[in-house]
Amino acid sequence: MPRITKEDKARNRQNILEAAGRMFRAQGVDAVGIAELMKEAGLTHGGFYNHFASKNDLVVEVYGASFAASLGSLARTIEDGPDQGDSPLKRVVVGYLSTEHRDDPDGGCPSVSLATDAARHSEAVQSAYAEGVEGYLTGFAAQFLREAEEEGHELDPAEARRKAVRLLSEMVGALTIARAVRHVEPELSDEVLRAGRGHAVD
Amino acid sequence: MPRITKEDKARNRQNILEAAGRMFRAQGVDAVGIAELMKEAGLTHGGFYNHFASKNDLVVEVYGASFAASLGSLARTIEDGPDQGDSPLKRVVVGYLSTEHRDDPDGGCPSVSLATDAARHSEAVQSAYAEGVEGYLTGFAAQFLREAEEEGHELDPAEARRKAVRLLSEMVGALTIARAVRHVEPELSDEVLRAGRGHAVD
DNA sequence: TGTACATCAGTGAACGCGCGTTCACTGATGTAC
DNA sequence: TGTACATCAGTGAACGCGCGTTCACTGATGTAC
Repeated sequence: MPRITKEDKARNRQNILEAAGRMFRAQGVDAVGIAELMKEAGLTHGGFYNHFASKNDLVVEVYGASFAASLGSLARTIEDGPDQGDSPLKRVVVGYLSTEHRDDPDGGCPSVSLATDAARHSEAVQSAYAEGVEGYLTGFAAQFLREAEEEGHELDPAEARRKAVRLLSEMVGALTIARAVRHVEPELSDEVLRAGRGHAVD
Repeated sequence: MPRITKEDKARNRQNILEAAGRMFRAQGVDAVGIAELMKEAGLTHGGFYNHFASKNDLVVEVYGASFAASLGSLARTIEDGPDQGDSPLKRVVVGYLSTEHRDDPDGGCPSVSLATDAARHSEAVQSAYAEGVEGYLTGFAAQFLREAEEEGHELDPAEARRKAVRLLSEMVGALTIARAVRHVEPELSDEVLRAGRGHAVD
């Protein structure tokens, strides 16, 4: 049957990336094998090296893509708040710390599911992670300034940045804990999410 | 040379547990092999099964022990604040979000290093994790109430509990992010810790 | 446009490797008399 | 207390297994004329 069209090759590559994104977030980088991954992408495992030089290369690319997607969805949530009474940031936090997001790790924020993996993998992986974090912080801080201005408050940019860091920390921590205890202590898990959502009011 | 004294056997078992605690936190559960672990404990790898039925059994026991140790050190930090001006909780946060703690994952809090592992491992492992989290929350909430009383504030127990949850979330999130970006963005890593320490003032 | 040939994505078996676990063996300890 | 024997912690080779990676092979696509 081979060889394949250029377009087909590009589509196959894309399929591998998307399968990897989902599986890495759900099960962790180390728990996902090349064979399993390629099967999910509809290919046989030998062909992997026609697309990536190594598993580590794939991981780096997946981190970048995951954060890009996540930041994009963040930007959308902030922008298109039609006529709800809630502030955009409030909506971001409530969505992030929802039970739906907790229960769907393969669709979720890479900060949480990939953090421990990042700390233990190559520097290229960590750079992709750091870039994503920086993107979140920039977005949050800008939004804090915007909302302060709308309400007529004074807000020091350095203070907005600090608030952004603390908001992201609390979101990441709450989701991390909520996911870790979900199956054995569902009430504790819900409680952690609920308390975190309170930050939106702060 | 075998067989060995009962006391020697107990000491060997203890050595395995301690080596596992250090190595799991530093490298992650999956990255540590039985052979490597037993070597660290000064034994050959075949003997592992004289002490534990499986690697999973060891993991469960290590989680319990790690949290017990961590909670003990928390209690000590809260109690023996001799004559510093800082409140006990403030000292806990500052110590937790110090660069020393960030840079020494094998001596540190299991909430962070073991969270992702817990979410992906057996229910017994998750239970040990949940129990540890509950211990932290109880300790924090009690201390919030104590400090409020000392200062003559009114503090609803439910509100103290919420504050405890949010404090733990922020601590865990900040340390997670700080560790993930430490090697590639040291300044960002420091910034995250610094902002988190601000919580102590709140 | 049509033909001839090189390219290269996909296949699936095979590689070496390290994993968790099992096993036959050893010999000092613990126990029964 | 002394002797005889069963126990069992430690040893290190071996097990099957799945991993990341390599490889010879296939044959339709892409390219050169």
